[in-house]
Parts: sequence; C-alpha cells; structure tokens
Amino acid sequence: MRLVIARCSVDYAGRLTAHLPTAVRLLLVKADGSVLVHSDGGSYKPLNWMSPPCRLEESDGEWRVVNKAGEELRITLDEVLHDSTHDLGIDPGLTKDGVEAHLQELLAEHVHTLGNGWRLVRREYPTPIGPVDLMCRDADGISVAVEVKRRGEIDGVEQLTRYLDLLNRDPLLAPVRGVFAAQVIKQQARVLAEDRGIRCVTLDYDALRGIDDPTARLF
Amino acid sequence: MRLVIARCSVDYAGRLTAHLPTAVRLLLVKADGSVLVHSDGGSYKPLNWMSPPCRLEESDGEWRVVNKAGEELRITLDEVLHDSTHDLGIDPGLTKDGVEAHLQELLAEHVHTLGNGWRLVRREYPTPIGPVDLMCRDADGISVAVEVKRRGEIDGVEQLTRYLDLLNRDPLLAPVRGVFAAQVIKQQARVLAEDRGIRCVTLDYDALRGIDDPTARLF
DNA sequence: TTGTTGATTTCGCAA
DNA sequence: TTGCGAAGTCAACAA
Repeated sequence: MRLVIARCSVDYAGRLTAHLPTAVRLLLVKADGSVLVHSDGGSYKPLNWMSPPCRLEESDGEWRVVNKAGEELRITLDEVLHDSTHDLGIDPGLTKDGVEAHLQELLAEHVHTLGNGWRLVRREYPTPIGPVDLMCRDADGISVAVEVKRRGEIDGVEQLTRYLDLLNRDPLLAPVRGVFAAQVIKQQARVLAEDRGIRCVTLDYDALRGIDDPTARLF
Repeated sequence: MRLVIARCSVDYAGRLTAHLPTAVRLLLVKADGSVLVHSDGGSYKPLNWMSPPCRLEESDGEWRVVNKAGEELRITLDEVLHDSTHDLGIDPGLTKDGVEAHLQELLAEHVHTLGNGWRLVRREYPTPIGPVDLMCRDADGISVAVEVKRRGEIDGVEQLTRYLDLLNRDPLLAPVRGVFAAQVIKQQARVLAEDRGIRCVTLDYDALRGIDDPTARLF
C-alpha cells in the first residue's frame, strides 16, 4: 500500500465524467492497483477512485489509472508532500453477525412464533422469479410465504406480492397466504401489505436469539 | 488527516456486530474524527469504519470510536509501523456530469425523440406518492408519464406502475400511458413493463447530448 | 426533521 | 459469468 499526500487535481471519465479542482488530498494506491482519492472529511467514500482490476501509469507529475472498460482516472500532481509504501500482507477478512440472513435463519428455527402448529416447508423456496425466504404451512395445512427483512419497506411488500401472485397460480399450492416479517415495518409498507391481505409481523432479534440461547442475554 | 499503519484487531458493535482478526492495516483518521480501516485490497469501501459525527478516545494500545447512537468501533493496536499527520485544508468538492438528473434534463429538452408532436407538460410532476420524472402529452393530447432511469430495473417499473395507477384515477387526466426510459433496460424489467402496457425506450446519452451540441462528439 | 431516491453504488451468493 | 438482492448501504434533495 502506497500513501501519497499531494496537491493535485483529478479527472474521471467513464460511466460519468467528474472533475476535482486542485487541493491537497490523500492518494491511496492499493496492492491490486486500485486508487482512492480522499479528502479530510466526508464519509468513507472517496472523492474519486478506480476499482480493480486496473493499471496505474505514472509519468512526470501525472498519474493515469485505466481499466479494461476504458474508464480513466487522471491525477495531475502539483506538489508531493508525503510518499510512503507499506507492506500489509493479505487480510484475514471480516465476520458479520446480525444481518438479514441471520434473521431468516433464526425465524426458520422458530416458525412456531408465527403461529401454533406452523411448520417450515423450506428456506429459499424456489420460484421462477426468485426464492421465497420461507415457505411454511400453518396448523390447517395452508401454505404461507414469508418474506423476511431487516427493515420492512414498500419494495419488500411488492416483492412478496409478486411471489404470491405467482404461487397462487399453482393449483397444488393455492391458496397461499403471505407474511411480511421485519424488525421494523414502515407505516407505508404496513398499510400496503394489509390492504393486500398480507399479515405483518415485527421480529425481535434479541428475543429470537434469546430463544436460541437463553444465556445469551446475560452477557 | 492522520495515517497509521499498524498490526491491529478491530471490533464493531452497532447496527450489527463485526470482528476483524489481527493483521496489518491502514487506519485513517480524518479531521472530523471519522475513522476508516483499510486493507491492501478490495474496493473503496473500508473493512470497518465509523462515520462522523463521532469521537475518538485513544488510550494505551487501544482506540475507542463512539458516536451519538452508541455504536462503537474498538481497535486494539499490537504494533504501530507508521504514524503521520497531515494538514489538507478543506476540499473544493466534486462536479459530476452524466448522472440520472442529467439524463432527465436532456430528455426533457428533447421529448420529441419519444414521438412526433409530443410536448413536455412538466418535469417532476407532483403526485401524492412522489414526483413523476416527466409528464408529457403526445400528438393526440393523451397524457404520458415518463420514468427516466440510468439503468432500467424491475423496481423502476413498479414505481411507474404505482404512478400510473394513481394518475388514472384522475378523470381530468385519464387515460395516462407510461413510458419507461433508460440507457439500459434489463430483460426482466422489459417483460414486466410490456406486460403492463408500458412502452420501453432505450436512451442514447451521447446522441441526446449530440442533439444538444453537435460539436460535442468531435472532441 | 423526515422521507424518498439515486449511486462510477459495492458485496455476496447462487445458478 | 451473470443476475439478483442486501447493505452498518451513503448522500442529496424535497417536504
């Protein structure tokens, strides 16, 4: 990894065109050739960048970073204030916990929290337009398609509606009811879902995890 | 801006929990207190980070970065290999060209490319569920709602469908037809749109810009 | 402040 | 490889 602090101007021409007037910035060159241009504020997103795979051509006072698609990042260096290179090695990577896949997994293990006598048919139940998160049967044997979201918004209701439309065309399965399950459900999404006869269920991640491991809450 | 290269492990607890085992990484501390943890590969996205506003508490071999919501990034430093601070000043910022707003603007100036005799009623035509990108009338005076996207995907078709459902309830406006315009339209989105009687139009950004300025292609 | 939408989205998984 | 859905999405803009 190479770190350069320099007064520079930057132009990008690719999926769009963008220009950065001259200022002092951090130029970060990673081992894979990708380049990030950061200012001293804003978010984690660089002002400008080139994603790998790409190639850096360095000539006198000018860097050209190009990729296979013909996109180009051109950096004009007016003054280099710092330039150092460091060997980092490969990174062992990140482990995450608490995302939607985890919610789906927990709910799959505890479908009975949706109703007495409910059972799981399968997770990621395949349809021609994509997999339904959970397919269940309730105590009466009626099929129920469950869409699991971390945050329930209108797109999720549309998604579940498309699944239900399609699943209800199958005479072996119909009637199929719908459950929209999320940690938080926006009012707009709730109104749309209930207008379409879809039941909304708010999920409590800690409670689901608590069922899984009653000691978890003690830490 | 402070640049630290260090062997470290990182834990984040907030909207989710995440853990990074010990490795050599770049720690970037911006003037606003935000912290980015970068490895020597991947994209512009850090492995872990804390967005401003936040506070960095530095104690012996450990950094704690916390924000108002109680999210916490904890970095344990095993070995510091580089530590330098640089004054960058404020950044004049980025100018962009060629994004969706630009497409909409160009198409608004050239609605006749959608059909002879078409005219623009207004851009960002307001409805109770959000603005329609372009509202037009065709040569016969029929209202047409146009949704402009850079890339046409299924969500855009759903969005336009909601607008059309609503607009067609207005007897002064109905019937309202729909046009889904994008630089690239995915097959799934095209099928759904045409199934709903929505016309799909592929936009050529360069051609639209060319109409605007015939000399632009010469450079 | 809240909500909605776009993004050079990036990222991960599965077919 | 391609396609699709999630993201600690972030960020800009309008109500």
